[in-house]
Amino acid sequence: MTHNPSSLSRPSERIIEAASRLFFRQGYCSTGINQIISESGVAKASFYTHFPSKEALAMAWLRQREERWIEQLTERISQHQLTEKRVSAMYTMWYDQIREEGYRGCGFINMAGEFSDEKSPVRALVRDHKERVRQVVANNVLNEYRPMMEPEVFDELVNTIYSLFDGAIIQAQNFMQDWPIDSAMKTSMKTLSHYRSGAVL
Amino acid sequence: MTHNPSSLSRPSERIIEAASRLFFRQGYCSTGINQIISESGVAKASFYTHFPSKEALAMAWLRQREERWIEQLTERISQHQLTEKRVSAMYTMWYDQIREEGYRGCGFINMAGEFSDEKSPVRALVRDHKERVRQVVANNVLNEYRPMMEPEVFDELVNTIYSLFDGAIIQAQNFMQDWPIDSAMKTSMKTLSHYRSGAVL
DNA sequence: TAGGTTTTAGACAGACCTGTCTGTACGGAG
DNA sequence: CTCCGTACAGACAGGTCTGTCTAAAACCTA
Repeated sequence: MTHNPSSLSRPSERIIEAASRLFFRQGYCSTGINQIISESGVAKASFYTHFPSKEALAMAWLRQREERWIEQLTERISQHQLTEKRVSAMYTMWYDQIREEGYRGCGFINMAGEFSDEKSPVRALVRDHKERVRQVVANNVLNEYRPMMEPEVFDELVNTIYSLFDGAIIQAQNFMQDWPIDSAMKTSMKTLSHYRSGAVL
Repeated sequence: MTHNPSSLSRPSERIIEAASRLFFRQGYCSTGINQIISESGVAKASFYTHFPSKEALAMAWLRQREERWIEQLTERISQHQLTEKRVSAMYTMWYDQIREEGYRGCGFINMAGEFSDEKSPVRALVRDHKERVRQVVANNVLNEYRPMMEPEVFDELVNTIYSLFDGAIIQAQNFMQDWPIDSAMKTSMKTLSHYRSGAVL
């Protein structure tokens, strides 16, 4: 072993690790293959034996991020029984992500923004991810509310809570401040109690 | 006059017109100078006499878009007296933009996503634009509510309505559907009546 | 130790990028 | 008509990009 800057043994892991950092921080277009192989300490030929193209690497990274992200979200949610606490746990995830990765917003949305063709597999993956988050809101967060209201009203509530949650991170990214997340959480709580009290529509 | 595909006389106008279309549809990185000059029917030398760089063109476009956008928003709002109608008018603007330009989301946010350096003038312009939208919400849309509540409560309401409005377009872009806008508008209305009834916090 | 697989470094091709430069054509003002 | 500012076409430079290729070195297993 001649050179191992990131202390990860397998090249493919080092590549994804570097791609994760660079794609997230700099964006897809602004990050070159040469920078990725340089920072992961991998030869260019090795890169192309593991990944057929730059876009394939992006897909691999997004798939890994999706898996870990959903896993972490559901894990955080499952630690609480009260619906309000579960909603709160979702927002804590945004806070923690900001503390960890800075105000870089949602890696999926940022990525989708660089692929203007809506038929691109990257766009499809991002859509699937967001749909899955919405499903988590419906099935893992608000499930307790489901029998309390008509299905269409429940769907409306799910869409609202999901939109508030997901819109918050983009605002925080733009302003580089926390207040959009605070604001979204407060509105989520109010919306929740509003629906619970039966004063819907 | 040898060639005038866009029927606009002055070259700088044709350039900005082409840039507007291409930057908005394809993104900044994916749009080359050569495509812009080709589609605007302008010589490369002419381009560089009017704009010192590609980024300067992007700035010029964003400034124009900002001006027209705020102008249109305030104009639409001013046509109504009731606060609820004014909020509704904001969302009508999103609907109309989607009908006109497709599900391409917010041109400012998309642009900001391609400039990872938060000190970039493009990022500053986008932040200023969003702050200005928030000011419009405070001064032109919700102004009637201001004397009804404490200043910090009013600010909270402004942030909520603004975040709902601005988050909706990103969701609509991702899903290529209208429902996030419907959802945000409904939540805005409920939030409004909630605050109005005095049942805040 | 032997053999086959993986990784290494880096040159290279071909395309594309921004921005500069040369030279020509046109059109209005004096 | 002459002059001058503006726009034209397009070659060109210098750099960057992705992806391919060569050939040697390292590694693992038998």
